[in-house]
Amino acid sequence: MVTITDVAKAAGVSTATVSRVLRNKDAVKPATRDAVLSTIKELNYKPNALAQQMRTQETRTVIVIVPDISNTFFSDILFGIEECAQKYEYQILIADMHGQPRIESYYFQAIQQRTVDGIISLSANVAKNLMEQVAEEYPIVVANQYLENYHIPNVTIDNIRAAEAITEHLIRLGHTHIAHITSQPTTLLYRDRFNGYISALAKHNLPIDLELVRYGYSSINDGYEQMNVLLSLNKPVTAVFAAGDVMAVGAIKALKAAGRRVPEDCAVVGFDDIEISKFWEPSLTTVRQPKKQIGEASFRKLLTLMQKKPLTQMQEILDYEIVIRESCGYHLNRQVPRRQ
Amino acid sequence: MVTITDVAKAAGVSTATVSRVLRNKDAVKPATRDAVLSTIKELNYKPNALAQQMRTQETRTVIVIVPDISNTFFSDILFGIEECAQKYEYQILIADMHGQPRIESYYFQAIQQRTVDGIISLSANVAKNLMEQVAEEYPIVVANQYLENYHIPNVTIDNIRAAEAITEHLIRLGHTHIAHITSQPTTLLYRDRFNGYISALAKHNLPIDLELVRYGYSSINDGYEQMNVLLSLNKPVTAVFAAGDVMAVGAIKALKAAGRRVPEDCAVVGFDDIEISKFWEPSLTTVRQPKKQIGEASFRKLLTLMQKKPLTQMQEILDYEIVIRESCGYHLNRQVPRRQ
DNA sequence: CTCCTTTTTAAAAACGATTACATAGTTTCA
DNA sequence: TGAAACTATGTAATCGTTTTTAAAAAGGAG
Repeated sequence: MVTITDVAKAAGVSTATVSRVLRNKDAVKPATRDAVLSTIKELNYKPNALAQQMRTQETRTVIVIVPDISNTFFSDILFGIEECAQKYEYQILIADMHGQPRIESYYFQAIQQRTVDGIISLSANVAKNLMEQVAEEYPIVVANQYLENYHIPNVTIDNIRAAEAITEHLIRLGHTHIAHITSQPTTLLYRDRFNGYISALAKHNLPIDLELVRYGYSSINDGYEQMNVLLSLNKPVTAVFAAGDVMAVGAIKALKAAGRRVPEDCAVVGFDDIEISKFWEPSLTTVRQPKKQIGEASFRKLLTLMQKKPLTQMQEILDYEIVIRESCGYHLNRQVPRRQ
Repeated sequence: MVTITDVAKAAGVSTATVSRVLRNKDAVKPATRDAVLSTIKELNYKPNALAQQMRTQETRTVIVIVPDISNTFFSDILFGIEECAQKYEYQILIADMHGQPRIESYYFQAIQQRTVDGIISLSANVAKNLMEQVAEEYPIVVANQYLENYHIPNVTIDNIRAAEAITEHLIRLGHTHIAHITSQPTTLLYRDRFNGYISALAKHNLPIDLELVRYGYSSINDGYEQMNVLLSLNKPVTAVFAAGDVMAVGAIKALKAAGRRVPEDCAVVGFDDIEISKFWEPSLTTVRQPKKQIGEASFRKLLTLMQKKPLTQMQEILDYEIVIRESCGYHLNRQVPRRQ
């Protein structure tokens, strides 16, 4: 391992000078600079990043905690984060939770050990007091999710409104018995979508049947299973609002497996607009989240935090868009529900 | 920031003692240990990981370079790696290449700066000399991919055989005009699959038409587009072997869009067996790679490298499995190609 | 008690960089 | 010409740990 001292000796200068040409900051005579640079190349010297980071107290690294990287929804957000980070010469590292909340806690500890400069969490399942305590001292931004009553900067869309809007879309198409397949209600995100769903039903004086609300874990398979549960209820459901495209895809699969046509016999709508949604058959009507912008905005927020500048707004709400494709059956122009 | 010195002072011992209780190694009198532990808790002291890593010259972190995390094939491999790493108390970090080879190079530099203990690369597109030079000095394992003539440990399946096998499966079903949609031939992996495809054709004395071999970039969209190119050739193709499930999915979509039935008018088979393949319609006949095992095996290999133990075998070849589902039309029992 | 081992602990030297401060050498300008 | 102001470099302290070395304390045997 060749160190800065080796370079200094070989070049006949002090380590301070080598450091100066490395950092490219203070003045160094061109002749010495060249000499140093050539010995660096000659010895194939690579500065020890650990030592640098320890001395400067800065890692220029942020970690992004992702609930499940196999969901392309998250990788699209990541893309936005990465692109933005690159611009400001930050490195991003991805930590995959793989559904285990304790992994999130683990990385929250990590920042206290100074191994990264900031955290962007796309989850919010860490113990409240840990989150609170850490966020007080270190730069943290929560994206896509948020925490009730906690003063942690976050960027999301208005999930309540969006869920309400897409439910109303189904209502406008003539549906009166709309089921809801969602994920764990412990996450605010899903509670919001649930609330939007309920509020749309209420607004249009439709009956609310909580048996039609099914809870899974946002995987294709859970969408599939919960749809089967719905079918087994033998209720006159003509439309399903899934709180995520992944679950919507599973639900469609289950409907087809049961011999129901989508959207003719039962319409399905999702949430997120992930890549697969437009390729699926039928293509999925859904709420498009501005994934890349969510990523960018959250990195920007984190950056101001890391630079210790004042944050103008804690909460950033971005726009969503209802994307109408085949699965809602908008082209069927139904006025009356198919099944009673 | 509370440091070890603060703890030492508060507890009335030297930093050495604090370090000893931290590391839980050398003998410390129970009374002092307790005293130290309680002040640690009291001051909420977290050891600075950077300083530890610098002093011990060990980060217990390995980085995994992933070509594209939005492909679930890679996240399944990652899962295997993560699980294994956890067992040995290593932390894994994910670096997403997002298709840009320069990112791989970047992380190859990283290891030279001592910021991780090892690298597992699921890509192999870095400049040969860089790879060679780095691998000589640092622990590196290549998984899923490999490099010609380079002595870098790797774990894969036998891509040539697997491609040959699935092509033969199509041939046995009566197909004589089989197209191949693949990814960039600069990666050995795809050259292997191509070679397997060719060798199967040759073995059965089928004509080889290089116009039926189309190159994309392993995205759904590229599969879609290349399938359209194939269709526009107006050749009597009755089956397509896509060198990846993602492209196969795109190809099926294109066929359906063109009004062709799959598998009745054109069979499609893929490679990898990703999650979506069994949910797709028709479900995909494909080559199952032992994704989790690939992950585990590559971490194990890296571990022996990191522990500077001798490596028994450079190359580890795992078993694949042909998974027969709907998209190959095995149930059609065709003897003669549908179209002439 | 004394002497000899064995445990515990402290002091100080690393790890590999950066940077505040000091100093020597050069210019600038009255 | 000499003081002032820069410029370029070196010295040494520092970041927060671990670990080697050495010394002090404790325990045991005679």
